[in-house]
This record gives sequence, structure tokens and C-alpha cells, in this order.
Amino acid sequence: MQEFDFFDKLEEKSKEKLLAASTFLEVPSGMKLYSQGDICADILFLTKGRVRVSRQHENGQSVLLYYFEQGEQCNVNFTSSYNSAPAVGTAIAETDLEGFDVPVGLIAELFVEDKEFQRYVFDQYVKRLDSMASLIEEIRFSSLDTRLLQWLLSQDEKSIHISHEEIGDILGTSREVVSRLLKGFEKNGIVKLSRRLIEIC
Amino acid sequence: MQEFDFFDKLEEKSKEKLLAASTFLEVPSGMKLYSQGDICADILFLTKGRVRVSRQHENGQSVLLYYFEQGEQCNVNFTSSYNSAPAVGTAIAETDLEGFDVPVGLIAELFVEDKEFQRYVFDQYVKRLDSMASLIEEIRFSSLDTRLLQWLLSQDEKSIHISHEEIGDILGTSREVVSRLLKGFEKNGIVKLSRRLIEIC
DNA sequence: AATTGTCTGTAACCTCTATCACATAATATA
DNA sequence: TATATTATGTGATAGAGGTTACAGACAATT
Repeated sequence: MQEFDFFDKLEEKSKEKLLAASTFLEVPSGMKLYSQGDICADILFLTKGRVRVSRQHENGQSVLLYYFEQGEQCNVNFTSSYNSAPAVGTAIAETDLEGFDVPVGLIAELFVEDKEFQRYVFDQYVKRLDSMASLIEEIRFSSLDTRLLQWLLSQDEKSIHISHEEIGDILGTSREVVSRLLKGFEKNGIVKLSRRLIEIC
Repeated sequence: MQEFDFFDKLEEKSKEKLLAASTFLEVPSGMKLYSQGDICADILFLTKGRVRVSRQHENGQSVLLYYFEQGEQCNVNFTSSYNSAPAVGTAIAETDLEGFDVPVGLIAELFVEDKEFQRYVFDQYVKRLDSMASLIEEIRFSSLDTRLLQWLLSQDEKSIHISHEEIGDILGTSREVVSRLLKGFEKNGIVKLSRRLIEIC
């Protein structure tokens, strides 16, 4: 757990508890960490990789709420664990993950006892509030081509390995629409398309 | 400040500080409390009324992020004050308001010192995260007529005094669209329309 | 090589809703 | 009462994006 900024600042007894109770964990890409509606029993502190948290609609469609990455823990996971409430989204490993799994009992204790930990958790919420407010604006006022392009650029990679179907699930639209838009981009020389691969020019 | 649940649980010195520094405030309906981009200098603890927090787009349109009501303080306001960051939304008094204004310096102190206060603030964030996740889903997957109807029902009043233009700003659409949809509702006997008045049947 | 499964391309169509352009109605103000 | 201001009603039009339907391309497995 030493990888986390907040860890050093914790009180001595908090550190000990946390180390004693946390178990190192590896998760393969694609695995579902928890589903919307689940009540989580423990919390994942991510030291490596990226997790996608998305919201599912009755009709089977879904839309990305946010990503979380190394050094972070997930707000949905925390809220669900800490309040024994249904998770408001589904979390899926986007890459292979490494992290520490901490049982909810300890987290609850720590949150009550340790100011630094509270502060850490609070900061995570602040971050999400901001990103979700932007997302609401984007979804409402930006057209899909803009959102698709922004998403592509936000990946920070020249080569993105993903199917159009998966992009549809992230943006909350259908595969066909994504294909159409991407083809448009390709015609304009913005990207180059192959099977499960998008190269940004 | 005694109206707030968390107040009783505060440490004695926290209570004193808070009472000493807070000033009672009345705000007329329609007044803007702060604008998106502002860095707030103090925080409003609402004891009466309702505030609308919305997100503005470059093109002048806006969409509701959430309401906050008596017993609550506003997350956007808190984040902006506490982190000296630009507010991610604009807050407008929907009704006449009463509340207490507390300068940011004290809030920062209290948040560091008092666990109960931290807990209170944290709970507000949890609440918002949930409601904003639902909102994202709604905006993406529900049609406007559904969203309009839900909004009408969420007002918990038989008679809603508001113009179609204002509803447009809440849902993030134009006045004409709202008028048309409402007219449809009226034809189906769901509502009765007058100037600045919608009665739910 | 043949078969199966997964992924992409695209046409055709349709619905929702944004926008423009006015007309009319209700209220406020001179 | 005359005139402005604000609010609503509604047709016409256009465009984005959802849906259906199918074809073809590529990869994995037998």
C-alpha cells in the first residue's frame, strides 16, 4: 500500500491495520470487478492499470461514467461498501490490474478514525463531481462525432486496440453509428482503421 | 445553525466558532448565488428554500445538475471555496431562501479539525454522485418527453409556476420543444396549461 | 480447406428534436 | 386606452443519429 500518497500520512496504527488486512491482487483485463446494483464487500486500491466504470440502462445499453487509474480507489466501490448501498455503476478492468483489496470493515474503521484517510476519500469525490459535471454537459450539448473524437484523443495513444462495439458502449450509442463516424474520420485523414485497431494520424 | 443535523454532533469549540462566524442571510427568489467559473469566498448553509445548480454551455444553453434544499450545503460551492477552484456550475435561488453564510477560512479549519463535519460534507458528495450518475443515464437514454414528465412529477406540486423557457434551461433544450411536448401532454389530459402555470391532473 | 465466430461497411429508413419563422395571447407600462 | 413586453402555439424544414438488414472481411478452430 506504500504506493499511495496518503499512506505515509496515516497514523501509525492505521498503517499497521491496513497492511495487515489488505491482500495483493492481480486481475486480468476484461474482468468485471462488480456490477451495478451489487453491494460491495471490499474496496480495491489500484496500483496498476485502468478501470472503466459505466452506467447500465434497462435496455442493455451503457455509458461511461469515468475511468480510475493507479493511485486511486473507486467512488462507486467506496460508496457501495461503506454505506452498504447498491453500486451505481459497473466496473470492468480495461487493462491487466494490480492492487490491494481491503475488506469494508477496516475501511469503515479507518474512515472514522483517520483524518488523512477521510481527506483522501474526499478528494476522490471532488474529482468525480467535476468530471461528471463535464460529462453531463458533453452528453447534452456535444454531437457524437465530437464526443468520439474527444474520446479517441483522451486515450493518449496513437494506436487504440478496441472494437467499434466497445466504443459504442462507452459513448452510449450503437456499433453502426460508431462505424459510420469512424469511417468519416478516415475519409478526412484523421484516423486509419483496421480490425480492432484505430490509428490516429 | 442549530437546524442542521450535524451541528449537535460537532465538538464544542467547533460550534462556537461556527456560530460566531456565520451570518444569517435572506435571498430573494431568482437571485444568482454564484456563476460557473467563480471562485467562491464563502459557503451557504441553506435552512429554507431550494437552489438550482446548473451547468452552462458555451452556446448559452444550460442543463440542471441538481437541486439542493434545506439542511444541505452545495457541493459545487464547497469544492470551489475549499479548493479555490472555479465553480463547475451556476447556482440560482428557485425560491426565497434563508440560510447561513460562512466564510471559507472557517470551513477549511473546521473540515480539518472536526470529524463530524467531514462526515457531513462527505455525505453530501455521496448523494450528488448518485444523483448525477442517474442524470447521465437519463440524458443519454431517455427521450425528452420522458424527462419532461419526470421533471414535472419530481416537483411534488400540483401547480408549477414556471415558463416554458425556464424548463428548457433545466432540461437543456429549447422553449419551442418544451411548448410542443407540454401541448401533447395537455391533449392526453396529463396537464392543464396556462401562462406561467402547469397544473398536473 | 472448411466452418464458425467475430468484426466492420453500408444502404435505407424513420424518429426525434433543433431551428426558423410567424401568429396570437396575456400582462405590464406609458 | 395604446403600446410594449413577455409568454405561448404551431407549421415547415433539416439533420443527427437510431434501427434494420444484410454483405463481406478477417481470425480462430476443426
